[in-house]
Amino acid sequence: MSAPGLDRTLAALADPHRRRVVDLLRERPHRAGELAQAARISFPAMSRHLRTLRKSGLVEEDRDEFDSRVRIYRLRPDAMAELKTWLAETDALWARQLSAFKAHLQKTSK
Amino acid sequence: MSAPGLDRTLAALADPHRRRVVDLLRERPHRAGELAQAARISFPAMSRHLRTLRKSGLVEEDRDEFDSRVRIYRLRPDAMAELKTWLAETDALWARQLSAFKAHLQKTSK
DNA sequence: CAGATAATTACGAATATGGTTAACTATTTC
DNA sequence: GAAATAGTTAACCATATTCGTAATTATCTG
Repeated sequence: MSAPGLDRTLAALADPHRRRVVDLLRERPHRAGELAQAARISFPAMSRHLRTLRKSGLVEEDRDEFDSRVRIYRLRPDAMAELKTWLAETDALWARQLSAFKAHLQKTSK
Repeated sequence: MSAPGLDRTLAALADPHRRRVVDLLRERPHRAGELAQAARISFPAMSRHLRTLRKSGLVEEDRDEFDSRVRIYRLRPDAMAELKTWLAETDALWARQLSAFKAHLQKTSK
């Protein structure tokens, strides 16, 4: 009944540092070190955030083609598909509630 | 630069019990007690989850019109507006990255 | 091969989160 | 007014997150 993918996505996005990373990555891919400096946290802290983002499926890593010490992180295109679906469902159900409510008003006003 | 409203929305949705509550509330409003039983947790635990959901703006509370001991919780209609906006922004920026990449391919293939 | 560099993993400490039971408040019912 | 009911707040405990420093791995450069 619960959605593990959605849970992880939301848990990943709930942390302010990690959301900052996503905000940066949606502009363009970044190196791990750049992200640490931009977020003003230590390299190890960022490394761990990147791990949880990777495990949540929001982000993917690959190595720089010329210097394979540096790791490039990029946002995965379909990253938030599940979240968007869930939001759309919520909207749909909300619309249903609204029309039910209108029908109720019709009935009671008679 | 950070968005406190969005932070709280995401933090609220990140907990599985709270997301379960939202899933229930998008069907119809519920009493506090109903929610506790549906989620299989104690009343106090649910009460605190409802508090955080209220503070995040996702949910609102009012009293039953005939028995003001019971509290009715309902999903707020504009609850996730900010989140939807953020997702739309992300999509837009990703599309931009994609077209930039295509342009890059054009250039390098020449 | 001997640094230097990019990033990760290991570890211990601080803080936050979530759960339960017990006590409390407010309201309804008899 | 006394007992019952709905729900919240208080107090306490267990677990999970997150951080920074130090140690480690892998790669590049001279």
